[in-house]
Amino acid sequence: MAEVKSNELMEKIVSLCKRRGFVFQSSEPYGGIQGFWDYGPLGTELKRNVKELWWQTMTRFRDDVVGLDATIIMHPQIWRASGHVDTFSDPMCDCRITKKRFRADQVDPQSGTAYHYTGAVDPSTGKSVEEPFSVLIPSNKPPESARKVATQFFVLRGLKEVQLQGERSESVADSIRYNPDNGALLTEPRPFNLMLKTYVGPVADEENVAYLRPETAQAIFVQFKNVLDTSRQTVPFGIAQVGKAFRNEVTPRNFTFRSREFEQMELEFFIRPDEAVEALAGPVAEVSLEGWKQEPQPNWGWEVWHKYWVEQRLRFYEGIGLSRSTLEEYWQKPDELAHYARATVDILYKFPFGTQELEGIAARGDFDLTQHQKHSGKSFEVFDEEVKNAWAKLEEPRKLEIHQRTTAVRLQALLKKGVSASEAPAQAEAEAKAFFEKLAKGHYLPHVIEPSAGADRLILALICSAYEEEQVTDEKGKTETRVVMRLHPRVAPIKVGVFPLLKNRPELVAKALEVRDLLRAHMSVFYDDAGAIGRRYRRQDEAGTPFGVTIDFDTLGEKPELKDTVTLRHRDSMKQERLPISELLTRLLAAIR
RNA sequence: GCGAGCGUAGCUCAGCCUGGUAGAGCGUCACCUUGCCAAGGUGAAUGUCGAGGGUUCGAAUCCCUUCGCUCGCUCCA
Repeated sequence: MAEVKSNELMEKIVSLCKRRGFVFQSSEPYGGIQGFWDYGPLGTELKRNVKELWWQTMTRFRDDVVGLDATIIMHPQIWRASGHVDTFSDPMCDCRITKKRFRADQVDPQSGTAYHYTGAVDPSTGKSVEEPFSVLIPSNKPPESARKVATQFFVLRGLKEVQLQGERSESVADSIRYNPDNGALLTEPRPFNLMLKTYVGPVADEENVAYLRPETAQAIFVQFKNVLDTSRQTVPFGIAQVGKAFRNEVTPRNFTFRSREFEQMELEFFIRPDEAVEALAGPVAEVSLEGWKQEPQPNWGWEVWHKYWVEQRLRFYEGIGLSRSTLEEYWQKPDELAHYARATVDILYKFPFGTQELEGIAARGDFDLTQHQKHSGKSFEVFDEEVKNAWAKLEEPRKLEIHQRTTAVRLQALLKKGVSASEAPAQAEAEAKAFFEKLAKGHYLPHVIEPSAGADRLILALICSAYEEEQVTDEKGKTETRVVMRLHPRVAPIKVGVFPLLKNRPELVAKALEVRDLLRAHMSVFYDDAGAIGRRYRRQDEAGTPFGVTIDFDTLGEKPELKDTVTLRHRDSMKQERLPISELLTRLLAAIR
């Protein structure tokens, strides 16, 4: 029941998006193209506002974050270094009978007796199927059970009666080629690469393969040194980027939620490794003290920084109209973490089709810079004079203590990675030694906290959250449904509608146009003189316009004391107030900031 | 990629079973009207019935293929 309702709600939202010009299907006259969406006039304004607010919040209002705008196509080696070429393609295979899909490398290994068939014929019609098929059954089971499964298979191939051909059996151990549920032979594994490929240069051969970026983050890592060298920033600092990314999703679904072309808003915030923080400021701050809700402090290690960014991001969402009650924080469990992450928090929104991810805030350690250093052969280390000096001043026992703790952590990591217990201690010690030799000179690879948000997902969340059907009763006692988009004034595509009360009175129209021109320079304004005033208000309700300004006869001076005043109508409450035109701009600007 | 369902005007949908050549409501546009919350009047536009092919004298309707949407499987940095 709840599901039906949420589907209906989603359909209404999709329908409104099209009707009012928020979102269109891409390439519509050609039948559309799966996983691609266009923004119409209102959607475009909404998206611009959201990206602009993100940019302001993340960069302009801070001293410690700068911007980058990198290309979508980059050197293909980058995607080897980042791990996308390998981990972004999963071999898949299907059960030939039930069509169930498996990750080819994650099928439970099966042992038993395999029965192979070369095909089957239908004795009643003489029809034959030449396709070979195999079934694996436990060795203690009779061949009949294998034949039963094989019969199913050939029935699906169009035979009514099945006479199996060329049966032969062999024993098989630990095979991942058979469906654990029914023993049926799986299809050959097929690779699924989730990166979109293209060719650079006129010749489309393997030498010239390039990829459309599946995330904007890697460009930031790759340009990290250039930004550091030119921006007069020092660690800790961040690089922000907004831009398109592309993923060849298996199943684009849920309207714009999972698209193949989408826009990301990403920050890579580079911090000192905990050892450097400790040398500089003493023991790293504890997360539990809630200091991360304040301004950044020198004694913050990666965990506090991580919490800090989670909090910052939640505040951002609240600031544009997504209340905390519609959001969820999900701390990924250790076994769910991606290969690069130390900790990841997902910020989820309760969409009508389910609670889904809006943003992931990952603590990536120094994984990415290490990878690019390795693959490019160039150094990504920073020189940090403060750390060098601080380390030099540290007492020997403290140095030793920090060193030992780091060695222990590295040892655990190595063991977890599968390095043998005999080799791991020496390797951990060697790694720690190399690290501290560099640290003593002020050299290290920064660690990274990555808040990575999906712009299109956020737009969708804002639209879903804003959509409301309200029962309104007029003075005559008639009840009707008002559809209103309660978009936060900050993000609303149109900030104010300007209406002459009547359009057949030239004086009203002239005055209204004057008001429009006054406001236009400062915000997006929509002028409308068509139909009854109530209809114009309601039309703007569906567009999410927070304010309406109406010019009437009092504006013109019918009642002298009201001359040059207008009606300001509020979308959410439908309340009206009277105020002088001279105060209008100040009032509206305050409300939309 | 597989399975199921769906695709008719801008939107919501009827017509399809039982082929005869397309409709409703809302919306849109113009003019009039309208003295503050969508339903007044007059007039107008709009559909290759998702696309292609087949059967037929004739296809929105029956058959095949294809594309898109929804759900499930699967996947999801």
